[in-house]
Amino acid sequence: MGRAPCCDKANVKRGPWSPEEDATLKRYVETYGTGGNWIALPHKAGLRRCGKSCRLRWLNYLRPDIKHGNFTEDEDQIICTLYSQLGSRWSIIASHLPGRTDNDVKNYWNTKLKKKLLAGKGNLAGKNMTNNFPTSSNSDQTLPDSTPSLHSAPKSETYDPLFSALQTQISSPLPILTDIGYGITVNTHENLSLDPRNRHFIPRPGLMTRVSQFGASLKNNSPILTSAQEGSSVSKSNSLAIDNKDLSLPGNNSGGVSEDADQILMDLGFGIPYEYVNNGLWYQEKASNEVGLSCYPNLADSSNYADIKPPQGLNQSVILNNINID
DNA sequence: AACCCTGCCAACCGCACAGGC
DNA sequence: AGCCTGTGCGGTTGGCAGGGT
Repeated sequence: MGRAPCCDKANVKRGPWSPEEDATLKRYVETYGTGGNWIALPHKAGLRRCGKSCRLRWLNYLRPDIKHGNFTEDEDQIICTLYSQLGSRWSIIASHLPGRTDNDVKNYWNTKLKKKLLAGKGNLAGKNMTNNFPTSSNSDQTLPDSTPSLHSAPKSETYDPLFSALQTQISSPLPILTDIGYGITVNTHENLSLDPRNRHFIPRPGLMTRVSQFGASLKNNSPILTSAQEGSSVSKSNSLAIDNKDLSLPGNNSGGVSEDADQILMDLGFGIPYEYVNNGLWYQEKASNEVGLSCYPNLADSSNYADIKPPQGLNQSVILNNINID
């Protein structure tokens, strides 16, 4: 038995909001506030709408600080950068874009940015990205803070901020590190600080547990760690290493947050575009044994997640961006 | 002109969390 | 401790608009 609906669907209006409804809601909220209770608000305001619908309408459209209109290139790049690090955490991404809502960002990504990025994939190959991987060691490089640093790639006729953002993720020894393939590590601190205590591992949905368990893991400061430990030890040649002695499987009470940054799981967060996976460094194997694009689900086949396995012959050795996993 | 296709975006749905009781 | 309710979030859907045939 599911939970009771939040409202009586038979007696509430659905669908697009009329200007009159907008005016009523706006007037009420500006006069009385939400009262901390959206469910009761429509009744008080004289609206035949579900409270959730009112809340959504206010947050996404009526709020005075909402920014409508086209996204700028800077915003594009922020979205790409954060998406590459966080995945579809739209509310967090939107929080870095003043005046934009999570719905806006999500729609924009799904309808425009994703395609733009995909269209640029050919360019990615042409730019020989793998040769752009840095060779210098720099494990102290910092994350962008609350306003993600817009990497100052020189503008040129061919400059593409989306490409640049993606390239940054690939080529920089970012503290958002290398995915062993089972989840993502996110920085839970509002300003994406480097403090390892603010980084938590999120298992990939469908593989181990739902992402929403992430919240619970924050509360007890005990991130859910998964079979990423199959990666065993990692030799640290460029950025971070993982030490599986502190890893645990869900249900294993011995799990906990290591205070040592080198013991935090690593992740590129967004996975890697197919070119990088399939260029001899990595490949993926779907459950159906098809090689696929699942490491970048939103750019490929969003319905598939896959384990990442080292290519046969590499003997458990995965080399990515100067990170060796033995 | 009519139909079809595609893109876009507002709105909805369902789930999980948070907090009160 | 467990239940209940409100809230927040991400995924999905429905409908409109515009372009193409």
